[in-house]
Amino acid sequence: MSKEKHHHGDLREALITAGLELLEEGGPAALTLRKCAALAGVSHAAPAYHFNGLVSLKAAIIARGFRIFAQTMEQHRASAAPGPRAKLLAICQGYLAFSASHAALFRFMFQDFGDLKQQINDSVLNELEQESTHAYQVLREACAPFAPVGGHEHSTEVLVWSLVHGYATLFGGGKKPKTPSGPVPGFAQILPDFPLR
Amino acid sequence: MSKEKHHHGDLREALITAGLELLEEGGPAALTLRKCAALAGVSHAAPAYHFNGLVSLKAAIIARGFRIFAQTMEQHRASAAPGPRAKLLAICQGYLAFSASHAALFRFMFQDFGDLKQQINDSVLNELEQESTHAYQVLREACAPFAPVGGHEHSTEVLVWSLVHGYATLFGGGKKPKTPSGPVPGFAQILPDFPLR
DNA sequence: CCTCTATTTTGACAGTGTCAAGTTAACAAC
DNA sequence: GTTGTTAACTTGACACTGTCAAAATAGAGG
Repeated sequence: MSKEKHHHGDLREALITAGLELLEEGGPAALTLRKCAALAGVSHAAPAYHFNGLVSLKAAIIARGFRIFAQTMEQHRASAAPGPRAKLLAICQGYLAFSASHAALFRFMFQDFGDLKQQINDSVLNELEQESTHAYQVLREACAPFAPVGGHEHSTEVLVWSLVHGYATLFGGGKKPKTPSGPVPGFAQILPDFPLR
Repeated sequence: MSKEKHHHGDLREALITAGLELLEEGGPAALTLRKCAALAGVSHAAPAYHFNGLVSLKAAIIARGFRIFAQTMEQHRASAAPGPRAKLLAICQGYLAFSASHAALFRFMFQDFGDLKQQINDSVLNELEQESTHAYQVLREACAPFAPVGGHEHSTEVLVWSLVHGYATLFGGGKKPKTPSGPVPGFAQILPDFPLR
């Protein structure tokens, strides 16, 4: 009742959906205000009312990405075997599954995350912070049962997050930036054996 | 004698330098063919003769980036204490130093690496492959003294590379995408203790 | 029916990459 | 020295982009 009434119905949502579609099909270069508007069936300047600019739309798309991201990890965790190690591995598999199935979105999210946060002043920033924090919490609580590495408090999650993110960026999604002159081992083989707390 | 003669002298080199400058100052959005041309003192269409398009110039800039990248790691290795572990740590510190001192270039390199390789057909692709492979070899030979993790042949370098790349992307350069609700431990504290081969 | 406000359209502007055609400069041959 | 010849660059145009201001439209409330 708040926004879904006038001409289009729910333009803001349609623009985000259109943006996700364009991103996956044509890469970051295809993510265009005018193309999003055309795909949603409105004129080229219509997005300006709902988003204060292109960066704002991008931020909203990234926020949506973090939501799907967290959901993917949670789904993998739900169908994991019992035990903290199995759950942590499942979270990481969800991490990698998202980076593979939404390759363009994944790269887009972490590429422009830092730059975008300083350019938006909208309520979109709140949404972005909320969704990304939630995604981080999912990974964080999977690391909680394990003892910190090297005595530092957050070292386990920093290690796991760095490891899985680097692996996803470099080797995920079938793209091999630089071939290690051989096949890449699976992630489960390089995840260190942590001592249980 | 091969290229440095006509009007400008060495326009190709000047364009790459201009691109690196624009990238560090104004981010990826400021890296523009016309701005590069203006900074080099030529007209807006001059780059089209040396590079077959924008993607080609970008690829050349990335290739240059990998050169600086490898040099940075080698410098850190040169001033490291003896012993394989100290050398590996020094390589990683070089990795992180480059990602911090050339933040925009670092992100740009790994963001568009995969996309660009499929869009260029020039000899620029050879240069890109050569420089990036060399950078990888530097890291690879630092991992060589250590036994593989989990029995897979390349698992040590994949682990180290993923770990340091993820750490650099997420926590490097003073940007904290999602604060782990506390200070981030140094990289040396999360690097696993590998057994020597 | 009238009014009022939220939403969208139209039109314009500067900036972008890219192409085609014209122009200039350097070198080789005579 | 004059004349080609070709590489290196300029000029001009085109379609496309984001953004802004002003106009138009729709839907609700009176």
